[in-house]
Amino acid sequence: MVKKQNTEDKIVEAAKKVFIQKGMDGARMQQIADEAGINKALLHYYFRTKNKLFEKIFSLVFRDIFEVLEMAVMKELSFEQFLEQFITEYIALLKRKPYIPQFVIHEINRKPQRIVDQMKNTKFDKQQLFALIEQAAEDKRIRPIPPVHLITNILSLCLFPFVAKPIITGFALDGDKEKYKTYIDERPEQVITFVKQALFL
Amino acid sequence: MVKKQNTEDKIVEAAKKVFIQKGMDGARMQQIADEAGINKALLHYYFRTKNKLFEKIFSLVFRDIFEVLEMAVMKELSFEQFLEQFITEYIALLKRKPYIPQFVIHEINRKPQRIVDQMKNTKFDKQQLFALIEQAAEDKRIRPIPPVHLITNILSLCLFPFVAKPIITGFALDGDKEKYKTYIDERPEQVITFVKQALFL
DNA sequence: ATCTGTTTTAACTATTTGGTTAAATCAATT
DNA sequence: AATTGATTTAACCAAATAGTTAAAACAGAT
Repeated sequence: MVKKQNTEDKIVEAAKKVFIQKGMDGARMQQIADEAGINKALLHYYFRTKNKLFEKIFSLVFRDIFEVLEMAVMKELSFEQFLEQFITEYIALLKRKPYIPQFVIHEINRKPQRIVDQMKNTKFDKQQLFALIEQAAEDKRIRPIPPVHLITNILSLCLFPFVAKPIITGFALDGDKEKYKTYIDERPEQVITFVKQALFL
Repeated sequence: MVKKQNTEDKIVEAAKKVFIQKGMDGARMQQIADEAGINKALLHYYFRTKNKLFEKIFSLVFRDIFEVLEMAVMKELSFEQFLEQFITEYIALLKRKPYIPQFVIHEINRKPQRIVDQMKNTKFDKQQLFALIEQAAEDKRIRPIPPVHLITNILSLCLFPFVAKPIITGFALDGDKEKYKTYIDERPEQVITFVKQALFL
């Protein structure tokens, strides 16, 4: 046996890259093979069909998304702790895997039901989080706010900078990639401050 | 001559729908023809190539995006007025044309440079907006905040609910479409309050 | 040395799809 | 009635692409 694990990994990495950039429809098996440094025949030898390969990538990417989400909520933190920790860790995750949002949005369009189903299968407990927010409001630690709005607020503030990277860089930051890096580094603090100010009495 | 204008419009509407849902690669000329209630031959009779048709849709959608953006900034409003008016009108625009964000994000991935270039060609003056924010901070009317962060914050809060519609509906709102409608109706007020609280001293 | 699973090569098939064409039909205008 | 442009029908072409196949080469394990 030759170093096998390596080839499959190379394929997965290549497929991730191509699928994310081009989407399922735009992706070409040949390009994935090229990107992985192998040929089409071998690609099909590992993953029989384009669809099977895509499913693999999809589930991998999806696992990534909930990695932090689950962690943060399972820890039984106070709302205040949750806020800081979630924002910090979620943006950190997105820095490591900035392709996630684009990929998910792409799929939301293609097969909305699929992505919703996947979400329901996760350990993440939305009720718990809702309760945490409502409790904090009852205790007058934060001003009252519908949980759905607060959660979508936080998520949007974390996600948007990665989805809109080219626009932010090209348009607001004069195409300066260094400035974008700085901007992203500032984000956790900026978002935490923004949300805290918006919430705490 | 038969009612001509009508057919071209039908094609544009159909193409918009299909291109947005499937992206340039996923879209099929046959599906666009079906959706428009005509046949492929006639479709090519109006728009010679898929690419030409896509370009048409792209420029139409793009015009929509900056419609409100330009309007809001050109009016020489105070920062406070700008905030309320922009958020209200931008969310209203997105309610009318909820497909815009998905489409743009799709294109950001496919051809980032193109979308940035288009943005530069618009009348929208980023410096003016930056100055407005910095002035408000200098006057101590709001707490200091880097303009890029504030702008991306506002945009994300407005855009995200439309991009993530299926997830919000399916996951957070028990798949209840009425709840989503309510949620969206509440949005302008919620976002305005959120941002104001976050900013004003 | 032989065996086994990996990888390459290269040609091939089947299907999808964008785009074309030509002839016929239709509907309004003249 | 004749003209003109819009629309349909239906067949077709060419290119791209997913997927297959068979044979050979290769590399490590036994």
